[in-house]
Amino acid sequence: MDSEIALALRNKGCKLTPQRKAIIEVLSGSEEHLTAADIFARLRDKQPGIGLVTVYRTLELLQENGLLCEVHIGNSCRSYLKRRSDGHHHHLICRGCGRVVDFTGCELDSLQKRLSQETGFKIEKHLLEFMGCCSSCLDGRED
Amino acid sequence: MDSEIALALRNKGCKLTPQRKAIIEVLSGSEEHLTAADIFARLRDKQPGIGLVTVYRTLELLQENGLLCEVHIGNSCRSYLKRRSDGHHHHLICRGCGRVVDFTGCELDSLQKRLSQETGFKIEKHLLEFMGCCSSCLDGRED
DNA sequence: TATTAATTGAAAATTATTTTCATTTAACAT
DNA sequence: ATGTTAAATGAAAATAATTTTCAATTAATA
Ligand SMILES: [Zn+2]
Ligand SMILES: [Zn+2]
Ligand SMILES: [Zn+2]
Ligand SMILES: [Zn+2]
Repeated sequence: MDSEIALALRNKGCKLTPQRKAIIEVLSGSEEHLTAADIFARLRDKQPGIGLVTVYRTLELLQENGLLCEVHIGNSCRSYLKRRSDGHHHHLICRGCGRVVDFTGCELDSLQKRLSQETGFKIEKHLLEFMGCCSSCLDGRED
Repeated sequence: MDSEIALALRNKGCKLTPQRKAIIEVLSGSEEHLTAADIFARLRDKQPGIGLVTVYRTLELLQENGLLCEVHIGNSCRSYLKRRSDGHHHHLICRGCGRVVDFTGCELDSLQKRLSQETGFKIEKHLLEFMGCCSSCLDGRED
């Protein structure tokens, strides 16, 4: 019952409230990625009366302490760019100025094949992005 | 002035309104990824009176026609998962049921080095995800 | 120039997230 | 066990992002 996460939190000096325990249980018992609202919904019986705010706050806390993974799916990340390359390509993004450089040659086919064999998934696409700081931003000129 | 995007839209039978032209110009003139709000802000002079709604609608239209690239940054994609692997790893995600499988061995170091040399970027991290359909979902049982 | 379906913008509605603040409580020290 | 206290909670309001509705406008075509 006292999961690794709960233990880690205790070590950080955080209180182990029943709300947090319930949220941790939901996360620990799921193979699926969950939004704050998803978790809230799954707490209806186990912890009725819990506030959605608490779910948000707990997720933030766990995230800060490296206890969660974040997945990026669908279209909730809404930043766009004119498509400049015709074929298959990916992006290298500057966290300073937002500049985006296209690149090709991700060569993920063999990895994709391996994963497909190992997991039985039918893999349809992949998302790959490199993030860093461009030379202008490194030089201190904010552009 | 009649960019490839404008041309593509015309071919699809869409009207080329001044609002759309202006949005296309902003996108074409930027190396940076832009949110709807970013674009709206940059239209203040070129196309005052334009509605933010129109920006949203135009982005959707362009996106549907494969004329845009989407970038995923920061924490705007809010789905979480208990961290189950200690070291560097990535995720394989089922679009049917949301199940997530961890995997290691992305082997992106050499690509990262190449990109760094070619662009002068200091690359700090990468985001890699494979998306597809797990075997249960393929079998039709929704889990 | 007239016609018409597509497009627009204002406003309201919806959804996601954060802030504020008074109340409660887990952890610790008696 | 009981008291103390800083941390945590929940309700409600605030903010932010996105979508829907609908009447008015307009680009494209005839
Ligand atoms: Zn930069
Ligand atoms: Zn690729
Ligand atoms: Zn599945
Ligand atoms: Zn990696």
